[in-house]
Amino acid sequence: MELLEEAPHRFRIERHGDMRVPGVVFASRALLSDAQQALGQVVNVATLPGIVGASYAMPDIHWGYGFPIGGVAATDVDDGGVVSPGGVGFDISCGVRLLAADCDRAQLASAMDAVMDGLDRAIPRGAGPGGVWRPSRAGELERVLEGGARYAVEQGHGEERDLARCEDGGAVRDADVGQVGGRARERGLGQVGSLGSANHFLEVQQVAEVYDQAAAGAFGIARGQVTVMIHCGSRGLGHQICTDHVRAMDRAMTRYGIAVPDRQLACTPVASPEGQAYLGAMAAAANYGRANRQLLTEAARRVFRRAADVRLSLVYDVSHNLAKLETHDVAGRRRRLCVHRKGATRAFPPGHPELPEDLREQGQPVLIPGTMGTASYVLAGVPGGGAFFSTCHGAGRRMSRHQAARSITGRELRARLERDGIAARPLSWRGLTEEAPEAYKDVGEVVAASESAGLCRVVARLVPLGVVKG
DNA sequence: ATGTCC
Repeated sequence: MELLEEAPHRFRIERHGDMRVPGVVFASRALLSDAQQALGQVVNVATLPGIVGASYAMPDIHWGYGFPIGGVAATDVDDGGVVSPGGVGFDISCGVRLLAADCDRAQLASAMDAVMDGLDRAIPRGAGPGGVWRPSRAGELERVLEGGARYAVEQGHGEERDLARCEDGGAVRDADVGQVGGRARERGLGQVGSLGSANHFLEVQQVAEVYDQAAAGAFGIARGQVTVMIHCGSRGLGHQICTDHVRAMDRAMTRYGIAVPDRQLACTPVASPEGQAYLGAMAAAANYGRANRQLLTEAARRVFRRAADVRLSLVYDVSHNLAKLETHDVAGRRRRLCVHRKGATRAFPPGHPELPEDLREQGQPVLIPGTMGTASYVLAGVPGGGAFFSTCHGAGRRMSRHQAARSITGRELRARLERDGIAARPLSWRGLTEEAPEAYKDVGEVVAASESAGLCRVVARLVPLGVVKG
């Protein structure tokens, strides 16, 4: 793949073959050293009907289902633009929530063991069923799918202020529960308020460094402060919705005269019945993911209050796997776009009307979950925002799960974490080793490349004190 | 990511 470096940390893949737009990859040569297959996917995405601007990739690009993870693609809704489930991914609405504690590390020290043991008991995790909240009354799951974090708060699981700090106020309006199949509902019913497995986690952290005082102040975090980060998604429900709608679109595609270079790019026009069905189901999964993070927040709050008399307030909650209908300027014209972000985080700039007033001056908080035992980051949106106001979402894997599990035993890894002052509460040893820090790229490099490329600015670095995993 | 293959 020929990459033209047109600006610092910005490479261009010129149009060729069936590409409708060029590819634009924000990265360094080092970050792309192992990304040949993923770059091929950037080219494939560039062939989708209605795509505008470019097929974009963030610095943490790696190979995914159809679209690369770290991919951003916007299609013109009024010009035959398509929506593709592969452009969102299987874990619909996977995202991150950051909570700020009213204490610093020293103040928490004596209660840390009790906090970690409490979280160990209170946070359902791992593959399969189990959640803090089992919808019982008829129609309650449907209310979760329609109301997201807002419904959870209405039921007493959180405070009104939480919603102001959630993307979309905690719920998207266009959920269509009728498009969520029976199997998806069945899987979702038993997993409301659960972390899941693999790279999902709940971490107790401290703010190690603040790079932008004004933004950190507006976000409500300061150096030394304890934070809690929750990284999870829509569990089996989102997975099943993706599976169901990929199949439906794969069957319908030819009726719209659409041919794609890879079946995993199955798509239909946004305006088609299949496109609308997927977007309605996807929105329901988005709400499920937000309710999930809201309920886990309440579980963590109970533990911190009882074990340490500490309060947790919400900094922000944002997804990195979602397609959204947004209006953007394209070549001087306002256009309605379907923006797919898969392993890419929305990053609205300062002044954006959709941001709550107290965040508007600094731009949207962007939350980057790091690798276990290393660091996570808080970023902020910037003017310009190269790829429809999007930036990176995390480190990206360097080693396969199998390779990682072979490189170190669970007990060795836990001992190493504890030597570094990080308490670990894994559900399984295997799950822990698959997430060994050496299995991931350096999240600091990803974040630095994103900032240099003009996608965001770095606000703060967070380091782990304790990790709860599936 | 995922009841890690209907």
